[in-house]
Amino acid sequence: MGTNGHRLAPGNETAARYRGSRPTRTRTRTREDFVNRTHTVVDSPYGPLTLVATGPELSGLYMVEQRHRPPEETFGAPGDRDDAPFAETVRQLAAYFEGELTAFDLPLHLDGTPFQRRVWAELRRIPYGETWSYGQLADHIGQPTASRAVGLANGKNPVGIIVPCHRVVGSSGSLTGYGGGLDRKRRLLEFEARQQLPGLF
DNA sequence: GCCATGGCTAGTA
DNA sequence: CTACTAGCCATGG
Repeated sequence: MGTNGHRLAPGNETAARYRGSRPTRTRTRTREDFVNRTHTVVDSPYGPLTLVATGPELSGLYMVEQRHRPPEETFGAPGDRDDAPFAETVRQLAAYFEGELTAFDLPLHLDGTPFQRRVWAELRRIPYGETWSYGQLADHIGQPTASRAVGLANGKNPVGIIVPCHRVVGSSGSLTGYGGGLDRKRRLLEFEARQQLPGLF
């Protein structure tokens, strides 16, 4: 059983106690989350990927040497590859790397501040093979001047590749940054762009 | 609250 | 193209 799929309500009375102060987190990480956490590691064209689950939902995907990668001891016990969400995640990742899947459909469990969660939700709306600038993403979440903060939230994305933070670039098209390194970002974008092109060659 | 820190951006030189 | 400036903003210490 565990924590059924229900999300904690965002309601938070103390949020606006101070003018413009940080809106306290909506989803405190509970002890239950931690206990429910399991992980497994799969190979990929981008190196080993550590998949982390919280209950039956995917809560993390980290590459090796990724910035902001949480310490191993937070990944929980080794999980069964045949259990949810690993089986389906592995299946969809494989299809993605084959160029056959352009949109992931998986139950995600994203722990973060309200702002981060909005950014991550919006990331999932960037079409496969396209890129937005940090400013454009900021526009989409109704905070047109928060491009810089969007970049920060991007870097904290706990589920790489599946939540496509690699599709965000500088306003002039430059790659600017990526938690997994600019090389991986470049490869991901080139790969997606290539799949978009009709049978070139 | 204060301050530093970034996957930003537009402007100037 | 680079270099520097001035705003911008969520976070964490």
